[in-house]
Amino acid sequence: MPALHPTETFAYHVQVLLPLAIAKPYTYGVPESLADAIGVGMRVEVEFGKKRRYAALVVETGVAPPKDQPIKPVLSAIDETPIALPVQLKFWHWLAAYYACTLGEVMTAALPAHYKLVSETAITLGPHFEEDMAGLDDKEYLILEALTIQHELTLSQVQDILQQRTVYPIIRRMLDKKLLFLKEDLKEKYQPKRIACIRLKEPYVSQPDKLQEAFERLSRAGRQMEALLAVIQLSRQLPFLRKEDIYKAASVDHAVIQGLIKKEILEVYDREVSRLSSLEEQAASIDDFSPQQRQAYEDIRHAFSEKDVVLLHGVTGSGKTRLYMEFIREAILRNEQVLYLLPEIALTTQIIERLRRVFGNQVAVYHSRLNNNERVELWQETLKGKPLVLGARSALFLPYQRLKWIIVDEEHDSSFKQQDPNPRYQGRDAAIYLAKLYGAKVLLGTATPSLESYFNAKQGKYGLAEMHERFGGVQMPELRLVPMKAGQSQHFSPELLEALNETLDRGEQAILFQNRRGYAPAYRCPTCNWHAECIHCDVSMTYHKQSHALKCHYCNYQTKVPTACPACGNQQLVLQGFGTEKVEDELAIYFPERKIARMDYDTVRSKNAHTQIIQDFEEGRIHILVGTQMVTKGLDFERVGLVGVLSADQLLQFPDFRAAERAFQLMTQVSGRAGRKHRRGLVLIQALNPSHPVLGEVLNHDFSTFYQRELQERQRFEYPPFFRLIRITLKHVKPERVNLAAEAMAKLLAPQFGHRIKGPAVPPVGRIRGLYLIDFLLKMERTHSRIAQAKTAILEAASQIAQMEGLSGIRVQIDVDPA
DNA sequence: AGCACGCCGACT
DNA sequence: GTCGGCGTGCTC
Repeated sequence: MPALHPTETFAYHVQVLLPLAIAKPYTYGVPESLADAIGVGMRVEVEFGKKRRYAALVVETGVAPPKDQPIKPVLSAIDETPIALPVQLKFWHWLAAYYACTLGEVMTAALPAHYKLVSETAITLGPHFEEDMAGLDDKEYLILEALTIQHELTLSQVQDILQQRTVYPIIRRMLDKKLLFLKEDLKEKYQPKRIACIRLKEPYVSQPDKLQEAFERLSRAGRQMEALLAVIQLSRQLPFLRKEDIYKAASVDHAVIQGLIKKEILEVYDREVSRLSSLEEQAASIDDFSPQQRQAYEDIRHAFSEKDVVLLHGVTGSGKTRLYMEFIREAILRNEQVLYLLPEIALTTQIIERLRRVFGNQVAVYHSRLNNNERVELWQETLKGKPLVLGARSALFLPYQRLKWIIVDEEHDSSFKQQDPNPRYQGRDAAIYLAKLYGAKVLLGTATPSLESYFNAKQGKYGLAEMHERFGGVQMPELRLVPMKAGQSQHFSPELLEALNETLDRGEQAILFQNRRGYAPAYRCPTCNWHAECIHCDVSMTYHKQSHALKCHYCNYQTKVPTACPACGNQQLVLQGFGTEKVEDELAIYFPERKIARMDYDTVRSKNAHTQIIQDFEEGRIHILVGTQMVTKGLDFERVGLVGVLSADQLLQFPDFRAAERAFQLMTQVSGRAGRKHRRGLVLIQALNPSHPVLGEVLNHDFSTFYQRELQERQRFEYPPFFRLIRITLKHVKPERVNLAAEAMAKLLAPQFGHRIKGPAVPPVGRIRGLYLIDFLLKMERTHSRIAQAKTAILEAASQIAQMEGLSGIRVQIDVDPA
């Protein structure tokens, strides 16, 4: 008998997902010592490759080990209880299958970064470690001590310090106790906006009779007395008082309030979520619905008795949010969880405030700007049954216990579709599937339904409720088309300027919408036709005046602005077209005495800029707001008398089958910002080609004609909702290689798909970030089996191409239901 | 994703 | 002779 090395025997084997972009799950052996500590949905520490350690998620236990494979052991159990529920894992499987990506990619999108530990993960001291020094065990103490000397450690360094094999469980415990932070957390620390508010100081709150004494003390300070009176009075009406509220109400200034604070009658505090419960909206119930809302409410209820998904089509200002709140309120009373989905950008605004005022600390908000710690906290809270989660599409991944309702607000918004990394999922559609898993209902709400959703509703697949009038008898705005002449350099028509003047003179505000940021989208030489192009992408560089640079809007590459044409030396280079910066600039010439602000990607990049601009506009410190589509999303302003769409043509000319739909939606949405409470608003739409049918439909608020016409187009050209699309994009740094790969792909797919496959074709922007692109578009009849078959075929073709000589570096991107 | 391996060009 | 560039393949 030859001598053999002893091998470990395992109690059983588990399949785990690694936090990597790897196609398949891997099998590890569970040693006897860990047999009872491991279960599906928990993380385990494993070695993968030569040296690297990962926190891997167990997705299946008791699997058969692969033969002829040395199996590595699970090194430790990281979690004591599952961090992901079985229903979530089902959701992940569906996403991976439907959107043709790997489970690992889904997991990467789903789990907060905090849960994805790897050897190189760097840890630092948490903010509160000193306070907790007392209860530390030896190992914790060692780690913290090392960190006071070294500032940051990787997990493999921790391994050396503790001289033990497995450190992940300890690290996890310390992260939970906030003794440690992951290094990245500090980079992206999110400071929620806090506003200093004023309130009565104790004992005056609990013993109002003592106020008498306070007033006596103020007998010789008239202004302070007035201010105090205002505080008392206002605090009966408002949930919280900002300093400005008091300045205004009592016409006093800063010094007066300071005096009262010094006398310890008032105090300043940071406004907190939990204190925001307001009297007004909380008390509101179905009784104060308008007849239209009541009808819609009944329609929705009735529809839900038969359907799982209901589309609420209500014009802007019809009071959809109020309806949602009623459903949320009822759900919370029944102890059910509600997920309220919004496009990311709308999340930083007024809707949060509104829901918080009503539901107080029952609301949790899942932003893209939360840091990892906050994400984990929210994850835990959801697990514990947080009643209402407000979030963008990634909130679909939270571990709900009793999810019974999903509200998808602004259902039509294309940003529900994830564009770049896998999984490229449509948040609205994924919500509908997730709801199915939980036995939950989905309410889709919008003023401008997507063709798909409206089609589904008309077909009877979804329920439908409609509200055609604005709440409180407010009229729909008046829309007027302003024809523009081609070639005129003037961006503001005389009509628009006149309307602006009138609006501002009345003390109202205006919003101007131009869907292009920067100053000018092209910089060219009139003699030789040279124009500035990005070195990484096949696009023209946009001139930005603010930073005085040329920028690529695809890859962010920046260069200096050349003073002479690099091709012919001409020094008279010209800017072509106009973006929000130029609009802002020129407005300042016409309205020097007005305050003009710009809201686009460039001005809202810093943390609270977006909220700040909105607040300033709300409070009347801005008269004209110029912006990109950002100004169309989720904003409600009281005093907007005029909305101007500067260039409707630009929206309609997009080379995309959804261009008309998007144009209709954007213009209708931005129009909805005009004239809410006291008078009818005016919307001016400037267009070179005023005869475009979409413009007429927008003008007449005529969704149904738009819908019918657009539907016919979609049917004629085989687009959704009649056909389902899958886009395949091939990418490589070398154009020859993508071309070769495209030919190979065409050969593989053509026999199976015939006329259903369009391509290969170079997309409108043929190179992005240094990668050459080639597209295929698959148009499939909407049969499940055909679509599933198609995906398998594409994946198979992709893997064959990867095996071909020289083509292994080709990236194949599959986009199911592309936006 | 990382990392090792291997195969080719330009250097101490 | 070797260093190091990238293309390729593998990780239970």
